[in-house]
Amino acid sequence: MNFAEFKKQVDLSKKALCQEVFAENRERIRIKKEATVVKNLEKIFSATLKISNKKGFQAMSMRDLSRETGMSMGALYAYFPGKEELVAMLQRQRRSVTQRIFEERIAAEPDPPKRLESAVRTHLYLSEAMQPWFYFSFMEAKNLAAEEQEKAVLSERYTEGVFADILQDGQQLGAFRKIDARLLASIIKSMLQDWYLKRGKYARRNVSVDRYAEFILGFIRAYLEVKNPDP
Amino acid sequence: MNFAEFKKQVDLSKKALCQEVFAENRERIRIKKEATVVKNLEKIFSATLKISNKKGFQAMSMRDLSRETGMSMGALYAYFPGKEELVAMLQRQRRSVTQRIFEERIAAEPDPPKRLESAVRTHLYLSEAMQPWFYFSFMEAKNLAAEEQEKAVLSERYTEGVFADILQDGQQLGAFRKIDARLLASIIKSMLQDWYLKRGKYARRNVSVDRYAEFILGFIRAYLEVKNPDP
DNA sequence: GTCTATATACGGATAGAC
DNA sequence: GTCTATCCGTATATAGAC
Repeated sequence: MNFAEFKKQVDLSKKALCQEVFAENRERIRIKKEATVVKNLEKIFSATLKISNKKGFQAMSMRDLSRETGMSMGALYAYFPGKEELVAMLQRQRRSVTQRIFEERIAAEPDPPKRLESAVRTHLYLSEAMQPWFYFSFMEAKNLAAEEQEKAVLSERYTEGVFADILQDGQQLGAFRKIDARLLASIIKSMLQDWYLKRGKYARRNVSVDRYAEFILGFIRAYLEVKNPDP
Repeated sequence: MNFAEFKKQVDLSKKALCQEVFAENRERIRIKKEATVVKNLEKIFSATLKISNKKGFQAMSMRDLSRETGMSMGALYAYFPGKEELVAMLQRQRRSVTQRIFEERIAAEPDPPKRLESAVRTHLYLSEAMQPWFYFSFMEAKNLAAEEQEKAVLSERYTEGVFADILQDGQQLGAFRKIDARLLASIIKSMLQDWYLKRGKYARRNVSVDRYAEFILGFIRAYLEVKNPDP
């Protein structure tokens, strides 16, 4: 599996999930033609991410959004009841795509070292394919409504727990040496986050997502290596 | 060196910080009595960080700040010309303190492995002593005026450069094995950032800054270890 | 479905009394 | 030095034409 193949899979999921969003919000969205809604929602979501990531969601005015999408303010309000609900729709949709793909791919690997690699790569590839959203989620979480904040915390905790479990399993099987699984899981997470938080920097240095993956996997493995194996 | 010793050696008292700000901004601040300015600036800065870190600087209204400080809007505007300048004063002051301390302490260590440890610990201890400001700086940088953004980028690049230099020196002296110094420096930075970005999480788990320092130093050293030394 | 025009509220900033 | 009252721009959101 390389990143190019991975990306195709995600794009398919995005469109499918956009249709789900439409189905879920049929009452709140005034427009009734599915094709129109899906097309315009994608435009609205990506414009929201673009503007918010530049100057902050709170600072993004509906006029900014109107300019960026090429739609009037009146038209925009036909797709969502307000700014809060717009972001709620966006968050729900993206979160469910990422979570589903992440779960699917790590469940496929029973061996801890391989599961670790799969989890690291999948997380990096997901954040590469949807970098603006990952960045947005991290930077804006604390500024959103309480309900959204809770979901963000839960999602963070879940991901970290997945890594901690893999590390613990590997320890028990003797594949990894004895370490503080929880602390290492946190550190791994911070390295994964760095990829999407500092995306521009890595691009300028010509560091690809695959090279980054190799590097941090090497870093983690050096630490997990079973020292002084019985001769 | 541990955090307790660090705090004794370095005077990071808010009072001292505010005296410097007063000296630097004598013309812009309408109030002339130093004791009053220092007392109120302290209140204003800490309220700014508190509110901004909760809901974002942009979302913090002057009325919020008025409520939190117990001062009227009119009084607030006697201490700074506007919201932009308030944050500029705060940033300039904190940035110069942290940079100065960071430089002083790593310059004192000539040996790369020791300089590495000193740089890691100093950065962690600084961010522990001024966590609200470090958090604020990271989260708000992109939402501030262009000039402030540039300074934030330069400061980031500088810190990362310091780590890269230490790693390269250590390689040339044979103290570290051959690695990609720049990429490792980035990764180290991301682990340092995790400390102040996820401060609450670590506090809940009873992970102290000293334990965190030990952990990431062990992590980094495992990777840098010279493998298969000549027998 | 999409537009323009507008109601209404809230934000930053200032004037001038005390 | 600090307060209250207020100006004025801009924000969200809606009404109603096309």
